[in-house]
Amino acid sequence: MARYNPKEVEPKWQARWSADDSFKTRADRSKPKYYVLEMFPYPSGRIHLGHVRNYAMGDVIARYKRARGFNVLHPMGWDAFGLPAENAAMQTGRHPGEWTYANIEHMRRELQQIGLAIDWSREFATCDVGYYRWQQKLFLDFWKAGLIERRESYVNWDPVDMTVLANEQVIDGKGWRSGASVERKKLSQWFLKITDKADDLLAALDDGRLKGWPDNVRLMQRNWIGKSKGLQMKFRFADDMKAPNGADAVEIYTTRPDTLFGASFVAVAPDHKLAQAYAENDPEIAAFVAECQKTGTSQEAIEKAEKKGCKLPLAAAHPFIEGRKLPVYIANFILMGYGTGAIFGCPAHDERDHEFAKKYGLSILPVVLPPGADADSFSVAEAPYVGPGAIYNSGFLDGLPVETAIDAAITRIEEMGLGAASTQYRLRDWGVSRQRFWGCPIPAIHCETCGVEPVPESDLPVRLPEVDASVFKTPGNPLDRMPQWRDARCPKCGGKAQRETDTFDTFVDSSWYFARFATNPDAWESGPVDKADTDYWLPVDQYIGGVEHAILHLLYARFFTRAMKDTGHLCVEEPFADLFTQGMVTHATYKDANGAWVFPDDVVIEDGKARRVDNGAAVTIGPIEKMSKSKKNVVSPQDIVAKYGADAIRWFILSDSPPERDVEWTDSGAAGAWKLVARIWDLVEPEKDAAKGVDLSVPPADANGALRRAAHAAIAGVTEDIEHFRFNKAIARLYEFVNTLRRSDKADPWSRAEALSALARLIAPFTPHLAEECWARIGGEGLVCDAPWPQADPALLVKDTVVMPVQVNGKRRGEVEIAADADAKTVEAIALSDPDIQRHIGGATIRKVVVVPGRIVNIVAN
RNA sequence: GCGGAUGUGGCGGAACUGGUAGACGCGCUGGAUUUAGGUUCCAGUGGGGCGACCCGUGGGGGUUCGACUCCCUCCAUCCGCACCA
Repeated sequence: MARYNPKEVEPKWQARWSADDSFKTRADRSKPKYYVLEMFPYPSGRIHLGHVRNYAMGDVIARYKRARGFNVLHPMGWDAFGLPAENAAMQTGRHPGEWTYANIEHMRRELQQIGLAIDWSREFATCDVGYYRWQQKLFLDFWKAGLIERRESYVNWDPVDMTVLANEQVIDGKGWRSGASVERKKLSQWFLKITDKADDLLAALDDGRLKGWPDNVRLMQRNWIGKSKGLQMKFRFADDMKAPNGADAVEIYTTRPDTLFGASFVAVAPDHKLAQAYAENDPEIAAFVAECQKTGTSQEAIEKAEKKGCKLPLAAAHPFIEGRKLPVYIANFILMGYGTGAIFGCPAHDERDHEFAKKYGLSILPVVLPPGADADSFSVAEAPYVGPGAIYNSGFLDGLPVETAIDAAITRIEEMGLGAASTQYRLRDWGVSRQRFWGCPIPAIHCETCGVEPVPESDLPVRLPEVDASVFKTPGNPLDRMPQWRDARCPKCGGKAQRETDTFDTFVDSSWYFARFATNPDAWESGPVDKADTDYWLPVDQYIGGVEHAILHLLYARFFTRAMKDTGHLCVEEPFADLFTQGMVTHATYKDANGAWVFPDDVVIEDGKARRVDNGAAVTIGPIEKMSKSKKNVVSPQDIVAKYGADAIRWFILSDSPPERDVEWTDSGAAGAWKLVARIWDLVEPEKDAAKGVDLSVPPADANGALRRAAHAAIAGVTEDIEHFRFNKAIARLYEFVNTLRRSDKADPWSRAEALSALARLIAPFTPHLAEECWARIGGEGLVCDAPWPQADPALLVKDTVVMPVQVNGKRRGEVEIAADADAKTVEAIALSDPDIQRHIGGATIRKVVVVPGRIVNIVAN
C-alpha cells in the first residue's frame, strides 16, 4: 500500500483549486452571504505559527459555510506600511517598498502552501497606491464632515523611532514598538475626532449591536472609553483675588458634587494654565512644575510618587458656604488630560485627596454616612469612605442618598450660574500624524498665507516619492528633507506652499481594509468602496484575530466605519458582527548554564532532565512561552509543512486546545496529527469508488445500524462544534468516528459508502487536501470543496435503549439497560430489582427514589 | 490597588441548562510485526487496595437525592486598566 504523500497530494489539489477558481467570490446574490475575515498580516518576512492558527480557523469557517450553501467572501491582503520596512532600509540599504513587496511575495507563497480557501483576486497591500489614494480621499471627506482637526498638543514622542505615538500605543510609559521611554513634546498634529463618536461607540457595546463579541473585549473597550457623568463648575477666587493671568476663577470637574460640603482644597495640574501663570513669575513654583513634568510621563514613577503639592497665594470661595475659603494647590496627581485639569479635594471620600490632606494638614470632614453607621462615632481619619450612604454635615443636601444628592448639587450649581452637568471620557482624540516615510501621505498643503488647505481631489493621489534607500540612514522623516517633493503651490491662492510631510498612523490603513475587500476589484478604480458591494457584504460576519487588538485596531475600525457612514460611503456603523479572539501559540524554552536561550531542537529530554544534543551539557527547562525569536522557541511552519504536510499542521494547531486559549506547540502532537492523516488515507485507500454512483439518499433495508448511528452522530457533533468554534472538540469527534470506521470493515457496502462520504466531507474544513484525495478515491462527484455539507438524520440520533446508571445514596452502584421511553415507575422497578443494587441497599429502608428519565436513578436508603 | 478570567490524570484538554468525572489526543506500560531502531497494529493506563471497596475536579465550608458545575470564603496563576477627580 502506498504511503500517503502530502508533498505530491497537496500541491496537486492547490493547483486544481486555483485552476477551477474554486474560492473566487461569486456575484450570486441569491444565496445568503457570509463574510469571514482574519486580521490581515504585516509582511514581516515569514509566516509564523500564530498566522497558521489564525488562518486555519478562518479557513474552517469559510469552507464549512461554503458547504452549507453560503456565498462566502474570504479574502487576504497585507498591512504593509510601517516602521520595520524603514528599519530594514536603514540596515540593509533596501528601499522599504522593495523589501515589503519581496516579503509579500514570499509570504503569499507560504500561505498558499497551507491550502487556504482564499479569493486571491481581491488581494491588495495597504502600500499600493491603488489603496492609499482612496484613503486620502476618505480623509478629505472626513475633513469636510468636520471629523478632522489639526491642533497643537503635547504628544507622546518616541525618541528611538523618532515619531509620535497615540496614547493607545504607549504601554507602561514606553513606546509599543521600540520600548523606549516616551517623552512629551509639543507638536501640531492631525487628529481624527473619535471622541465625537464616544457615546455611540460605548452604547453599541451594550445595546446588542455587538452581541457577537466576547465579553472581555467589550469590557476592555468600555473601560478604555471611560465615560463618567459629573459636574463642571467654577470655583471663584475669594476676596476678588485675581491670578497673574487675570483669571478670577478656576474651572474644575467632579463626579462627586454630593461631597462639595466636604471640600477642603482646590488643586490644578502642573500643566494647567493657572500653574503656568504663577510659574512665570515665581521661581519656586516654576521649579515645582518642572519637577512634576520630569516624572510626569513614566508610569513607574507615578506608581511610586507620593502626592505632592505646591500652595498658590490664592484662595477659592466655597460655592455653598459663605466665607469658607479653600487653599489652592498645584498637585502632581492631577492630570491635565482629564476633565478640566483641576479638581476640588474632598479628603473624607477620595483616596488621593485623603493622602494629600494628611500630608498637608488639611481638614478631613466626612459628609457621607455609610448605611447603619453612627454619625458620632464614624471616622474617616485613617481611611476615606468611598461607598454609598446618606449625606450629612451638608446643609441642603442633608439626608439625601448619594445618587440623589449628586443631582441636587448639580441643579443648585446650575441655578447659581457656576456650572453645568458634564460628561467626560477617558478616550482622547486619535492623533494620526507620524513623522515617517513609509506610510500614506496626509493630503494637505501648508500655505504661508492661507494656512492649511486640503489637496484638491483632482490632485490625488499624493504619491510617495521615489527615493534612494540611503536617505533612511539619517534619523527622522526623509520627506522633510526633500524639497522637490515637499514644495508645492497653494491650491487656493497659488502661492508658495509646502506639502504636509507627516504620514498616517498605520492603524488608519487597517481601519477600512475590510470594506475594500468587500468591493469587487472591478470597481477599485472608481472609489474607496463600492456601495452596492459593501451593502451586500458588510458587516463582516466573522472576524478572527488576536486579543492584542482588542482596543486599538477594533476601536479605530469601529470609529472609521461610523465616519464612512457619515460621509456616505457605507451603510453600517459596526464593521464586525461576530468577533473571535484566538489564543497564542506557545512553545517550550530552554536556557544553558550561562543563561543563554537554547533552540528546543538542540535539546533532548531524558528522565525529566534536559541536556544539549551536541555536547550533553545540562540545560534548564524554562517556562512555556509565546514564540519569539529572542527566546529561540520559534517553530517555522515551513519546516513542519515539509515534514508532515499542511493538513497535519492545520489539524494539530486546531486540535490541542480550545481556540480562545493558548496552544502549546509540541513535536509529538504534530507527529500525532500526521499519524491521523496517514491513518485516514490507509482507511480510505482500499475503498476505490466505494461511493461511486451509490444513491445515499435511500438506505437499503439491511443497512448497518451501528455504523450509521456513528456516522450521523459524527455529522451532528462536528457541525455543532464548528458552529460554536469548538474545533478541538470537533476533532475529538472525528477521531472517534475514524476509530469506529476502522473497526467496522464488516459493515455492508452501502453503510460504508455513506460513512466514508460523510468522513471526507467532515474533514474537508480541517484537512482539505486529504479530503479531496479521499473524495476522489471513493468516487465522489466533483470536488469535495464544492460538495454540500452532510446532513444528520435526527431519527438516527435517538437510541431506543439507554444505559442508565443507578446510584444508591449518590454513589454509582450499577447500571441498567432500559427502553429509552420507559416511564419512571418501570425504571424504578427495574433498578430496584437489579441484584447489584439490592446488595447495596441491603437491609436499609428506601426513603426516596429519584428517576431522571434517560439520565440517572438515585435510590436514597438508610 | 481596581476590573476580568482560569484552576480537572504525567501533559493538552472533555463533561450539554446540577445527573456515570477524565471523551479525544500526547505520553507511558505490556504484547504482535520487524535483523534492529523507527513505522504500523492490539491491549492497558486518575490514585490506593489481592479483593469487595475506598479516595479523587486548587483549600475550607454550605445548598441538594445528587456538585467540576450553584452559594460563601480563602489560595494560586494569567490578562486588562492603572493617580480618570
